[in-house]
Amino acid sequence: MEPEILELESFLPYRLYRLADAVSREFSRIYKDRHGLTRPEWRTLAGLGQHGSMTATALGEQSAMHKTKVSRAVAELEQRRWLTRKPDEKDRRIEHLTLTRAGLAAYREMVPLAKAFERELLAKLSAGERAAVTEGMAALKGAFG
Amino acid sequence: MEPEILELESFLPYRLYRLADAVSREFSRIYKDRHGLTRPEWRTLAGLGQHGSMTATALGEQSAMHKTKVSRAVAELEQRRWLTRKPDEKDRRIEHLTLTRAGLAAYREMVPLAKAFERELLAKLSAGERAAVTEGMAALKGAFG
DNA sequence: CCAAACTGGTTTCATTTGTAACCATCGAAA
DNA sequence: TTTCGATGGTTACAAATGAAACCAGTTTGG
Repeated sequence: MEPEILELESFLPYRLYRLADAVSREFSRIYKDRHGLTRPEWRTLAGLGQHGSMTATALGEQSAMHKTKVSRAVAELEQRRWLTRKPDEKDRRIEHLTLTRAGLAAYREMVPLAKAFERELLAKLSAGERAAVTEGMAALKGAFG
Repeated sequence: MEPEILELESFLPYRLYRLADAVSREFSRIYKDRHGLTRPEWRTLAGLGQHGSMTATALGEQSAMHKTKVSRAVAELEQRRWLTRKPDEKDRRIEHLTLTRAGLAAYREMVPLAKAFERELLAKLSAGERAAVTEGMAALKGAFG
C-alpha cells in the first residue's frame, strides 16, 4: 500500500497558524516598536480601553489569555503607571483595573493605527474576498467550539 | 470628538490569531500527547516525511521556522534516533537529514491522524463555507506578501 | 593566492511562556 | 460557626523562544 504523505503547505492548521503568525507579527510592530509592549500587554490595554474597567479574570476571558499572562501584563502596565488597581468593596480578592490618563492616551494613540492596519490589509482584497474571509473565519470558529 | 474604540473581538489580527491558536493547540495533542513532540519537532518530522531528505536550511524555509528552532528540533529527533545526518560530499557545511526507520514509522502513524483531524474539522462546514475558508485564506496570504 | 564577505548550522543569553503550586478570600453546607 | 471546596490572583520553576554572537567552511574580488 502506498505510504500516505501529508502536504504541510496545504494542511489547514499549518496554513492558518502561519497566516495568523505573519499578520500578528506585522501588527505587533505597532505596539512593540512604538511602546515596547508585549502582546499580552497590548491586549490588556485594548481590553481596558474598550471596557473602561475590568477585573483580571474578565480580561483573561475577553482576550483569551491565561491568568498568569494577565497577571504579568497588569503588573507591567501598573509599573508604567498606565493603569491602577482598585480593590472591590465586597470581595477583597477582586481588583478592578482602570487605565490612567497616560494609559488612556496611549490607547487613544494606538487605536487609529490598529484600525488603519486592518483597513489597509482588507483594502488589498476584493469585496468578494473580504466576504470570504468573514464567512470562512466565522464558520471555522463555529465549527470549533 | 468621540474617542475611538477598538472592538478586540472583531479585530482581524486578533480573531485570526485566536482561531489559529485554538486549532493548533487542539491539533498539537496528536503529536504532543502521543509522542511528546514539540511543534518544531513535528514540523521537522513532517517535512522530512514529505520530502525524504532535506538540509536544515531547506526545512526552515519549507516550514517557516527560525534556524535555531530547526537546529534544536533536529538535535532532539536525532537523540531519539528518528533521523540521521549525512554530510554533503561537496560542501562540508551542509548536512542532509533523513528519517530512520523509526522516524518514518512515527510519521506514517501520524499522517492519517493529521488528515483525519483536518477532515473532521472541515466536515463540520458546509460546502460553501469550505470554499469561503479556502478563498479567504488564499486571499489573505496573497495580500500579505 | 589571499583577504573579506557570505552561508550552514550551533550555542549562549535574556525573555516569554505554561504548569503547577501557592496564598488569601469567599460561599455553602453541616 | 467551622470546615471544605471553589475562586481571584501571584509566584516559582521548567521549558520554549528569539536575537545575536559564534565557528566552520566556501565563495568572490582583487
